[in-house]
Amino acid sequence: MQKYDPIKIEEKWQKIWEENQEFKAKKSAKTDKPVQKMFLAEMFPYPSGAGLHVGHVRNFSIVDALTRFYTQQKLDVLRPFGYDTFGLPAENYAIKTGISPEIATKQNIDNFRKQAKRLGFAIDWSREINTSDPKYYKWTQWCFLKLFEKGLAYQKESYQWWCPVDQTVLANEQVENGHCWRCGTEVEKKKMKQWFFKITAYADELLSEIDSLDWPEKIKTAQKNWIGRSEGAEISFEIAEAGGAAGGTPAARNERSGVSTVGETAGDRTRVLPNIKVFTTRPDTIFGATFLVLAPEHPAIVKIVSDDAREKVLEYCKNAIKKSEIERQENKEKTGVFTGTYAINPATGKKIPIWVSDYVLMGYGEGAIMAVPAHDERDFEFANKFELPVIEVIEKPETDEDVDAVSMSSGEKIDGKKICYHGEGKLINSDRFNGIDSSDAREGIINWLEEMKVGKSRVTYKMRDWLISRQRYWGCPIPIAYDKDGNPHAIPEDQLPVIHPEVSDYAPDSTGRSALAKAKDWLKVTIDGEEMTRETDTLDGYACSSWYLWRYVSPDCETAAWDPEEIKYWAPTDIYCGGDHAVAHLLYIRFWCKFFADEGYLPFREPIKKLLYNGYINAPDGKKMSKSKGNVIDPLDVINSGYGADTLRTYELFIGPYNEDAAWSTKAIGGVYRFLTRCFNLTFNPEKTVEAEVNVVIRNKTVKKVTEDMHRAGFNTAVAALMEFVNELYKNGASTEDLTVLAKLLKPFAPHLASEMLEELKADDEWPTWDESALVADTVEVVIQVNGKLRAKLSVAVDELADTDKLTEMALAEENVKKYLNGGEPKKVIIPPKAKLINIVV
RNA sequence: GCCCGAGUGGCGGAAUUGGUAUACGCGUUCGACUUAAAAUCGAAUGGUGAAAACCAUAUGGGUUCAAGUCCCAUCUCGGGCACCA
Repeated sequence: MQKYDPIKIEEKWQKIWEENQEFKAKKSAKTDKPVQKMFLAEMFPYPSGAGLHVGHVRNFSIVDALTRFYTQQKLDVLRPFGYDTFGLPAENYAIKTGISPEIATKQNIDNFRKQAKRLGFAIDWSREINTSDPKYYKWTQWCFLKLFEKGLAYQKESYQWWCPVDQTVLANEQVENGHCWRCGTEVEKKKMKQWFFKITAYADELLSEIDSLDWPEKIKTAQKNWIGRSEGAEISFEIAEAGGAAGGTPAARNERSGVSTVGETAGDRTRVLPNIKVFTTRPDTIFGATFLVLAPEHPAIVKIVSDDAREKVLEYCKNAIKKSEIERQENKEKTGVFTGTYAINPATGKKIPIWVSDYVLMGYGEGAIMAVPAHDERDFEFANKFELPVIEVIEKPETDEDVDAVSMSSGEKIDGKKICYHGEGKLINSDRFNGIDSSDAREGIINWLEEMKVGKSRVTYKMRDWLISRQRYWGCPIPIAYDKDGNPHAIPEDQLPVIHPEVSDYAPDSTGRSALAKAKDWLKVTIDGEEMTRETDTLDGYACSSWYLWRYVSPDCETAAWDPEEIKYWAPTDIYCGGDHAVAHLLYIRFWCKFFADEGYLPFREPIKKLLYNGYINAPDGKKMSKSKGNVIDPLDVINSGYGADTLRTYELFIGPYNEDAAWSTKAIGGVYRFLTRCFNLTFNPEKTVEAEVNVVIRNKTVKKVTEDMHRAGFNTAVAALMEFVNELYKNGASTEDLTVLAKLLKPFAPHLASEMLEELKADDEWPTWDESALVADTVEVVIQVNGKLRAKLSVAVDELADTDKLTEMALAEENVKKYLNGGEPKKVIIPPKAKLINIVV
């Protein structure tokens, strides 16, 4: 009696795989049949000091199961591995300990590699990449320069999210509910000159191609929401009057009495004033626009504000800009201030006041809106508070009264009519457009505004350009230098990579610049004979991961970021698996793909064909695992406790559907260990052997089930099918053929044990096929229903299945059926094809 | 507020095309082996009921010979976006 010893078996096979370089990607030389390639990858990990956690194991095990499945099917498989190593944890550690991030990173990588090998993953270890290796980031810098050459990497001074603890600027995607995604500190706004990638140039294509992707629906929706496309119009409002003449507080107070006082003739204009452009999705409501609102950051404010109002307005703007996003959101009450200046509504020719309020955002549209309080709840609220006029221009259809009564903001009424209706309806108070349905009027009104040269149709996006500057040391240095006038110049390609200088203190300097600024010699650089100063910002880590999938095809290439021949063969990535970065990373990598496709470097426009988005593994109590809660399960502990890697991997795939969160169960993993022990015993301690024919049905059924499950990533049900097969073999006894099939099907999940079994059985690991005709037994069970309820079961020979008359006769002869028929005739007998079921209607 | 996703035994979950609801695993109970325990093996296990049967897939309706699955409404939970004009 041999005992299943996973630790010993796993050690043996890991050594063999290492020596044979078993998983090295090979391009097949076969010419007789078209060989399919398969490029699989997980989202590469950030190698933390804590080592692999069970979440990594789940993620890697999914990719590993598929890697082995396709390898066993003799496809050309590429499954590389890498490390995403730039980032704050390593830098903070360096600041605290003085140990350089390179050294700490190297130690962490060594540990991760060792642990990944202990799990027996089928990784091509000759293709390991590390984003903080100069051989890698040389090409990250090259990518930056390509974008810079085309004007898609540019500098802009603007208000940016700033984390006061991490001392760095953050991208929109890295601000979660007004807090830093890393340290949780409340973020601030700071005006700085920053580098951006112009991702908005691809907004349309990023949006329109989403539907064609084989990605989970929730990721696609998240990306669509993020891009946030809105169709509407840009409308230009002329300034009616400069402050002094008719502005001031008393005039503003007069305005509150309503429509009657607006529409005075404009006073003398003493200055040339800019027009105010607004964006609206509802140009059909323009006749109801009774005031304009500018964002506090709007550059025109200082030019148009009246002298009387100037002090108050600038004070308001200053405070609003300083306020954090949280403070702005917490204060739900609308605030604002009148500029003392008026604009002309181009549709009505009437004078309307211009206000400033922080409910208008500078980053979207034009940073200015035309307020239509009758049909927009926010404008309505604002108008109520400051007693501004409300003009209804859309008549709510009476037919959908009930629906809209509910969606009304407050049920308040003016003149007995409900106000602030934001749906569609017939236009009123809209001059020549009266009577037209609002949805039909949009185009006509835009055309009319266009004829008057005051408006045009326009599309806007919520998505902003991608802020990539980071004031940190441990990132990819931006390959830029400034001349004495402060103009940016690309570091010439032959001077790449721009490598980190050695410093002794990794903390940012007092001005908020990264520690790179402390390396005085390094800062000096000569380009074309001119003395310049290097950029001290580094790139957002997401830049490094926006092209790594392509580096995998030729990780050692010294002449290009990726070898054109290799990329043509292997890319795009066929299956990509991860459980994070739904928007940021997966949007950025698509953006770079489209850019490099446009530049002729990539022969495809979407980088990832199929995306698998796996769920988290939570602690047994259902809560997130975290060091502070002390509920972390360490995968290496699980392995070393005697279960081994095969049990751990199989368990994590069996725990539930791969794309849903799951809670760790210390008990349930024992069931998987029992299952593997039974597989071992069937092979090494057989009690009886039987002919291959005995289990022919279940064997073929299992091959079919597992194969189909692998194609749809149904790992949990595939393991369940294998368990059923093993249970059956325990009952019936197993043939060599049964065991060979079992071992082959088991290999994607428990590769060490499966290899051990196949060696014993003297078999290769080629994926088995099933015989469809063998799936059908001689007799099948037919279910008899009366009025849809199960009343009896019949055993019917397969060749009699098609004989509906005979089946009906047999069914009606059943005692229990007779009981329900009560001597009468059935109204109807239904025998659906293929269903093995008869339904008798009485 | 808007947009996704999901609600099935004591628990994790299965049911892929409308056709036997609860596969597989955990747990529990009983039995075998053992001086005993563990391990292992076998059996049972949605609820009520002696049985026949009835009731069960968040709730209420509907379509259908037949609904976990399709349609309408409601509730709850999870996720994304959120003063985006």
